[in-house]
Amino acid sequence: MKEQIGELFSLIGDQVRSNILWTLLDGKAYTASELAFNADTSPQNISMHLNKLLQADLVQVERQGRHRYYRYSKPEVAYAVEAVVNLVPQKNNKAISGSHDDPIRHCRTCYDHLAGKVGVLITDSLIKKEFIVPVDNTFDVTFQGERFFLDLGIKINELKNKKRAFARPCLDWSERKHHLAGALGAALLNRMLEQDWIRKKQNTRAILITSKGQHLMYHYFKISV
Amino acid sequence: MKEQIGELFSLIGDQVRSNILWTLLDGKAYTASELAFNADTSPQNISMHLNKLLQADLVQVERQGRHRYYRYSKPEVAYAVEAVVNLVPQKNNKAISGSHDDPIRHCRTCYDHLAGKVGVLITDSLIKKEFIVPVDNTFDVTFQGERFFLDLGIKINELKNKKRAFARPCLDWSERKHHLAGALGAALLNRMLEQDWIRKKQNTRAILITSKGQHLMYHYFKISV
DNA sequence: GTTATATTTAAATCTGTAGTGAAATGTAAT
DNA sequence: ATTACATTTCACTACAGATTTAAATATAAC
Repeated sequence: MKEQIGELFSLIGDQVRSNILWTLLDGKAYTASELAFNADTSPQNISMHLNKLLQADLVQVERQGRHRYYRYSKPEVAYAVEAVVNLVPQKNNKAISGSHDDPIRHCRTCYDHLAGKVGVLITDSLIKKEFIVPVDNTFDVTFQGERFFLDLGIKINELKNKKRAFARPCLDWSERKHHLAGALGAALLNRMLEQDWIRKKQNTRAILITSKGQHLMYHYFKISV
Repeated sequence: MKEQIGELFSLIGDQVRSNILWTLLDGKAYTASELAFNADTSPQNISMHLNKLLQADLVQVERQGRHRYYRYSKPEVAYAVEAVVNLVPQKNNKAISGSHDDPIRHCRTCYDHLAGKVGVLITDSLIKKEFIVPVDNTFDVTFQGERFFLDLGIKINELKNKKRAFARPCLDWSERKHHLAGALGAALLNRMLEQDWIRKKQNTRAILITSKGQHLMYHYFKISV
């Protein structure tokens, strides 16, 4: 008994593995690469860690082609992770406790694209202006959309040549609505970073919006953030 | 944030520290030596680990003379520990889930003496027969008691010469009643082990009662276990 | 005052396991 | 078929951090 508890605790007590568990807390299934990206480590390493979590039945996999989607194996894991996260020293707790205007819920990265309230607002705006239209489980870019994105410095043709999904909706756990993912979502995030609309904060998925970014977001998307 | 979570997870993710946390789950305060005994490691090592837990505010100390009593600093720690313990693989779960007849609640060691239902029954029996009588926060052994223990092979005089507390009550977390601790409690446990009344199970505080032990416990204490 | 017990501190050592590099496997796109 | 991407497997290395050795401090017992 004592021994098994020790094993379990050391299992979750690793920087990378705790990062995986913390990332999965949003309930979504992530691929190994995404988890590697988030934890800022190599795919081999993530693979090793995921294996350990699999063997302990803390996570489960679902194979889809060459992707493997990982998620919690059971809700108890989420409860445990939350209970432990709840122990982090006082003053930083608000980022977790769930107030609706904390940075991580307002604007963050989701793998390689924008998420959170801002991510959802931008996506809504693009749909409303008919720059993108939902088709099946993807987005198509309209003719006006193509011009709009070109104006932002994003060439749609080039993106479509990439192997990865061009534009797809991604469910936002804090907003419970979809935001723009795929190559287009990634390109948009990159462009915003390049042009200093937004800046990445150290050690968090939260994103800071510059005043330049605020102005331009209003100009392009008619949103106030 | 991510960084702090990683730190916290690795803090609890150590064999010895998880053992400490698991031991403290009964809500009692333990001394450093007791925790070292439980975790089967050296006092220096326990001291180091306790320091780390202290700094992270997972436990708190209370000094009493040359003893230092450690306990959880807040109930949230217990919740987290329980939530994690709840994740240990299936078939062994019943030892934790709390059914009232599981081995760990029935008969176990508490540091160096007997606890659990059996520990409490034996103590009750000794009091009822007036072999021991509660005085302040200790037990006195009566004249008949002295003869009784001698019959069992325990020499009261020798025990009284030891530096440690001779006989004291210890609150049982599973039974919510006191059981016999101190030098006398330890001597009783030892004697029972020597004479094969009981056997220690590997990797658990649970204790197995032999059929010889069952007969003798009825003979000496009039209890059926 | 001396000895035993409880605990901590500091420095030295050892070790489990995370991480890396190289290569294999298995899908998907063209 | 060939190239690209996603992921795993294996063997090797490195190092953080656990443990040990040794000594200090502090309280209690005699």
